[in-house]
Amino acid sequence: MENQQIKQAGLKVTLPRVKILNVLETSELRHLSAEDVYKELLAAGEEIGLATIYRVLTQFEGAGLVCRHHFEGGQSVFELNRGGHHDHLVCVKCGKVVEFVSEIIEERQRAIAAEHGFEIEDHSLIIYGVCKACRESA
Amino acid sequence: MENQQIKQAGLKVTLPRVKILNVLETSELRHLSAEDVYKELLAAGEEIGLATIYRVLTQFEGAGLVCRHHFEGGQSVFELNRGGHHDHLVCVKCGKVVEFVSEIIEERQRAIAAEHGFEIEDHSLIIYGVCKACRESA
DNA sequence: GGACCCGATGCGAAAGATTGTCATTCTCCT
DNA sequence: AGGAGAATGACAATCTTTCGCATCGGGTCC
Repeated sequence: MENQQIKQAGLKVTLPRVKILNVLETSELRHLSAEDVYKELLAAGEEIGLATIYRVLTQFEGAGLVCRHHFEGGQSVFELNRGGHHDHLVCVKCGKVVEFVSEIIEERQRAIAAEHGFEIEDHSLIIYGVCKACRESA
Repeated sequence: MENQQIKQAGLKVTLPRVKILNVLETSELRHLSAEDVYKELLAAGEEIGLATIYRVLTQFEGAGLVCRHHFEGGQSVFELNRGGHHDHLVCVKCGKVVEFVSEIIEERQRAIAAEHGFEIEDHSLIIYGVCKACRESA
């Protein structure tokens, strides 16, 4: 139940928060912008303010419930944090997103950060390309 | 001479373009936002419009003269393309940027893209952390 | 169960980054 | 030097995200 996750995150269980978390859990897309969430809720007949979406998503991010990514295109997208960290492969034609994990890359990143005296807080690896379907339909 | 690079990029050699390229080549910072370029030019007593900076940087990007990066913080930063591709380590405290290259990571990325049927166009790897100096001064 | 407190929400305004419009200016070719 | 057409600059417009503030709602204490 969403309520538990919100409570465990140290946040009050309010209607907007539950609705937003619900959208993140049930939407077709795994990566949604604030606007996307807003539109899904309006389409479902829910009353909500866009500013609230931004506030709540930012809180969820702080609480570790969601991850924020900066894909190209100027706006942030949010993704439910299902535990495992992963990176992204984004199709520049159709927007399709594929998630992947490479322990070799993770390991190299740690080594590189250490070499330069950095303590890693986070990292972002996005590969932009054209997916098979888009290449074939071209 | 800047003029040659601009001409070879297929762009007309105009005063604003030369000035902007000059800033990119001589600035202390290797990674500048449009605003940074604007401020450096104003400080140097040059007349230029911010819109022109955006237009020119976008053209330079298209021509391969500069690379655009989306670091955290909402605004794009531009970097002179000195040939070699590289990735970035960014200090979240002081903003320091360290560049690095890892053939192992590059290779793994190509393999992963291929596995998923993607043809790579570009990629972005940014590691966020705290640099040694910032950790020690904390 | 009801009153209360404080944080949460919604609205509109505001901020910051970027792009578009359009008259004027500048480059490059002849 | 002259002219066609692209480039520029000033300003308005757009887009995303945040802020301010009056109101509302959730959780707690009685």
